[in-house]
Amino acid sequence: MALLSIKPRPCTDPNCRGQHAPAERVALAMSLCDARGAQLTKLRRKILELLWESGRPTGAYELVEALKLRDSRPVAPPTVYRALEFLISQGLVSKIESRNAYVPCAHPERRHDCLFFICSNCGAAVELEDQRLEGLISEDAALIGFRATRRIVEVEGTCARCIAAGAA
Amino acid sequence: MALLSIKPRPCTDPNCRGQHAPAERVALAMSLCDARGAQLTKLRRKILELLWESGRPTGAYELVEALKLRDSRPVAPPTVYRALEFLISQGLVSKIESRNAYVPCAHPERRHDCLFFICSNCGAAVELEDQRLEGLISEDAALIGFRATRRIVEVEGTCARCIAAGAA
DNA sequence: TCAATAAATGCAACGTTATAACGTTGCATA
DNA sequence: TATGCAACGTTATAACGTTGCATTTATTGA
Repeated sequence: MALLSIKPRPCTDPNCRGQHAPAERVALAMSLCDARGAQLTKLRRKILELLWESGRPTGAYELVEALKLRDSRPVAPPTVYRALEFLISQGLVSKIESRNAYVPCAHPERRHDCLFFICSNCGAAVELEDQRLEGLISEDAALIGFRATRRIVEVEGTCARCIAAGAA
Repeated sequence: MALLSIKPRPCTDPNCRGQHAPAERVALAMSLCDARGAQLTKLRRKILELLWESGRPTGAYELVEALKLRDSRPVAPPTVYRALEFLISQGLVSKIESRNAYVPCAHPERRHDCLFFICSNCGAAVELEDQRLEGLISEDAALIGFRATRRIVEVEGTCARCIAAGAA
């Protein structure tokens, strides 16, 4: 496939934000899935692309709409949800639970928990990675004998950009 | 009111779990609201009681059902959502975002973030408090110039009880 | 005490998010 | 050709949440 000709260049900065083009992200995803024997089909890839292009947490029904526009052929909700489920299972996408929305993951090549900062003003979400946080949560889990499978950390507030622009 | 005769005894253990009776919890809530000039009305109190009695994260529509049983008079969803909004604003209840469900807060007298451990097997949720976690998140927020207003930390997994009982 | 005001609740309709249940396509392979 | 299987399509519906307006209940203030 043509897109595979773009060399995926894994980024070593755990908190690099926004400096990779959508095409590069998708190429990395394809290469990862290829290596894993997972099928990043046309539909799944298109949804991943839409998420990268959107630039902010995007709802499943927004994706349904976007797909209707991009192609003429309409795609029903279950199809989108199934694709999202696949993308999440591959670590390519995360769900922002407090928004019922989905974002592409910056570093699918590394298994890690995401720490999201979501701006109430502009809706943008920034993804960080913090091992210390994961460690602390594990510690607390151990305290009560809890075996954790997923850690959700979402911070609501106002982003630097909106603060600078004078938003409350 | 009769319930106010129960002396609210603020608990100093930040992570005391389950050792206070619902009636005591509700009495504390009433005393707090009273001090704040907030109105813990009959409906709001009943919903708080139901949450304490439930013992696990409870959906808004479950509350609608429970109220229908308790009284004969049906209560519609908007009423329940408004009551929940009030209870949350008073720090008496938290929403578990990953479950679309609501839990009563153990320590409404202290302003703090909740750290929830939610068992995928039995549905129970345990609330902890960890200042270190809050500090770490603030630190990360500062790193990107983000002003946080709400911190959501939810951990999914298997609770000690279910592990002991042989659940996956 | 009683109108004026504010706060809370009732209610109908609607919007949004997610999944169940079932059917179809297309490819691999035996 | 049959069989298996993963992905996708289609319809309906469950589950969660909100808007807007009417009505009731508390609170305030002459």
